[in-house]
Amino acid sequence: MLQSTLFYSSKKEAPKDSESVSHSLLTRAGYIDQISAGVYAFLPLGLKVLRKIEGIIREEIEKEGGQELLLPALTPKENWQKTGRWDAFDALFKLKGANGKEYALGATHEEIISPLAKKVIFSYKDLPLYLFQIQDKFRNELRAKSGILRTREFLMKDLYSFHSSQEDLDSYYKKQIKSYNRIFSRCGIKKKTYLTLASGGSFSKYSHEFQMETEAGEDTIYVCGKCGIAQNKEIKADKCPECQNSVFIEKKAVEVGNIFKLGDKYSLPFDLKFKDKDGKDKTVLMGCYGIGLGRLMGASVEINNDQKGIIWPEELSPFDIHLIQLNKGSEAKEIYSLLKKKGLDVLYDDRDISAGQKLAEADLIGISKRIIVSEKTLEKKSVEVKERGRDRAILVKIKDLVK
RNA sequence: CGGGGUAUAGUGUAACGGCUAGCACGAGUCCUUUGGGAGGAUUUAGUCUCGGUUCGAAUCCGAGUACCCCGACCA
Repeated sequence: MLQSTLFYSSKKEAPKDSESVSHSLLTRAGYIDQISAGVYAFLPLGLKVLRKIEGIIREEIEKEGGQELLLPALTPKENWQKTGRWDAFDALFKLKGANGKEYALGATHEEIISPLAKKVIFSYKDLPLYLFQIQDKFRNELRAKSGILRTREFLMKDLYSFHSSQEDLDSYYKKQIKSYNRIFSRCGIKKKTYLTLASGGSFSKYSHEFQMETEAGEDTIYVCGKCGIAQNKEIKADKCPECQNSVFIEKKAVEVGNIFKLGDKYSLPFDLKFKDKDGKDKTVLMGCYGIGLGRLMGASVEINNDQKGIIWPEELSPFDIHLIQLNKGSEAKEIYSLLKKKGLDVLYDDRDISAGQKLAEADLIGISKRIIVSEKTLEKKSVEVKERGRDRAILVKIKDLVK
């Protein structure tokens, strides 16, 4: 990609109203643009990062047997009435279609996936089953805030699991905790993310949230000083439910993922049953597992940055390499072609502007690896290679670079 | 949804009720520059909307709209 044609414009100034670091940096570097309160456009750079996150999540979920599908955003009122959530779910966006038919924009998809699963699940042989999608969700939050950390429309991975027994649900649930840890590790936030006990487990006592420590977060968690498991303030148990320790560290955090054991909460209203080995009808048990992708992206920026800009973890970097030309010749262009032939995704700064501006923008954008071509490096038939997160740069011979 | 605040050019900002609404960045053209947001010349572009007060409104008043913050809410 030639940077001269990339759809973006970097800003020296942060948007007036930006409070969080991620909002400021992502806007300044041209990843996102606010359309209205809690509604954001993802520009080419931002979309590339979102796609990277999507790829990581898809890979980890499929590793544990998840099958991807795509459910509609437009969901009929009747389904929500069956669970009582047409009225109980305050944040539902409701709208009328032809002939006065009413819909909700999908805020979550238990009401859609459960009756769908009923069309396929008949026997214990059809279980377990793991279905997921990565799709836009709509929630009419009374108050959106902190850039892409809390929005009204957001890309979400929602996974639903279907089981024939409690043991099977428990075992898959544990596997998902590990999957989530791998996902957050690859997205560069594992070191600050805590497994957190939270309310809302309709079937089990607690649900689990994955809370990433940041001042930009809106949740308060108490991290157990002994076992490291956290609990959401909303629980406020005196003793750690895991290890009975009573010393906690209070932290502000943002919820980057959550998992629930739904049990029969949604299978009952939709009559989701299966025939067991002995031929008797039993209720399917469900779990659900969510991750907000945009929020995850914002969270990663929230902790992966410095004074100059974003420092993407390698797997989220919008491009593999930021190639920066500081000389007049055609060498950089040739190197660009060679890197592309090698299969690398390269952002090539071919613009005729000052070196300082190019370097400053490169730091702001935060691509994980930077290669500079200049008279200085060419004298040694080399280029300069530098990781965004490190101070040290090394000279690499051009012939070694492309072999 | 309760409370508070803000609205001036693409962005960030300045202007006592009174002169042609100023500055920086950006963008366009030309020249010079090119390893840390370059210099000169020149051009471009603005008072959220509607109404009111006033000789005169960016400024005061009212309504609307939008955005931000605090709280509540958040399967």
